[in-house]
Amino acid sequence: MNYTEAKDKFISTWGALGTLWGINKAMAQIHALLWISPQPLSMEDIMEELHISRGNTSMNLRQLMDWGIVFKESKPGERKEYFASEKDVQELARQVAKERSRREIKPVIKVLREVSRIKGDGTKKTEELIKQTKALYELADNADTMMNKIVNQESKWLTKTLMKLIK
Amino acid sequence: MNYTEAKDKFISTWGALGTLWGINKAMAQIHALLWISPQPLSMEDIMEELHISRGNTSMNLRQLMDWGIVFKESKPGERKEYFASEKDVQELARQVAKERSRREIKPVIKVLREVSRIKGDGTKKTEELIKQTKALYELADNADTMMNKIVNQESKWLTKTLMKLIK
DNA sequence: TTAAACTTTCAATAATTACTGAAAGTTTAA
DNA sequence: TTAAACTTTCAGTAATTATTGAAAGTTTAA
Repeated sequence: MNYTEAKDKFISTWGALGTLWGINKAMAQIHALLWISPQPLSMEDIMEELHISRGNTSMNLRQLMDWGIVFKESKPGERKEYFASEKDVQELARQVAKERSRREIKPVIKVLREVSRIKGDGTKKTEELIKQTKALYELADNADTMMNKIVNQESKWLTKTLMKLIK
Repeated sequence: MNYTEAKDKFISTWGALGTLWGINKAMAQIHALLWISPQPLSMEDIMEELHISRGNTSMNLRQLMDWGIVFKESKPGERKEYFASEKDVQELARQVAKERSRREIKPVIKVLREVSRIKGDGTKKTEELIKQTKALYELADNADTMMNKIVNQESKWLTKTLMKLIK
């Protein structure tokens, strides 16, 4: 496998994974391209490499910036803007986890808490609703907390938690 | 919030979360409905409750069964088939993690390994491709392994790993 | 066997989501 | 200022994905 084959394989695989996880293909592919690019790229560069339109490129770059994993850079003396990816894999993971938690998981946890706290009325179906949504609430809340802690590299927390587990 | 409101809120929230994570709405909603149902439901029951067609119901129930989180049940003396959800939240998480890992993560890890192992040719762009995909490979591989271990409740592994971390 | 009761399949269609390209907007050098 | 160089927006269109419903398939009781 030569450079071009490897690059294309990486970009298309990353795009496909994105699609499977609810991220649009162009957005994932732009991210992949910037992730492996040694230098920042202009909009033209991206459009040309991925064969996508100016509008599409602009919209998805904005989203990537909203996610905090792509940054605008200006080269001195040039009018054009360049775009660069966050390059540190830990920071990438941290940022993605943080945003998915904030936008998608936390709101669901809130609903699960509300729903699981309705008053029981003695019927079986209400009991079951409460029991099952409560279980989901506890799982989601724990997983969310743990993920955020791990990804925030709060090693003190991790160590403390582990100590408790072992004792 | 009464029972019906809570039920509807849970089902629609679960459906919306599914959509965000690349799972179709009907599939997520059928799962939600069975998750809180005290007894197995027939196809008719599901169609009626969620206002979806027979074909849609049948196809999505099959997918849920493929994921290993919904099961067919037959009541003695009845021709009709009934469907029930896995009810244990740990087992649900275990199963979903296992399937997403197998179907989606493992194949991507394989590609990342291949791509990150191409021969360097001394150019900057090839070095960057190798470095960045290798970093992603290591992150994904570690995360996948850890998730599977945690979710498989391999507490021995967890304890050992934690001991190492603390020392 | 057969026919009623039920489930699955799949071609057609609807709904959703993504993408384009040109017009409008913005920035900056002169 | 203004006009060139660039980016953003968004209405229209394309592509993808989900859904329907009826025909085909399956199962079982008699």
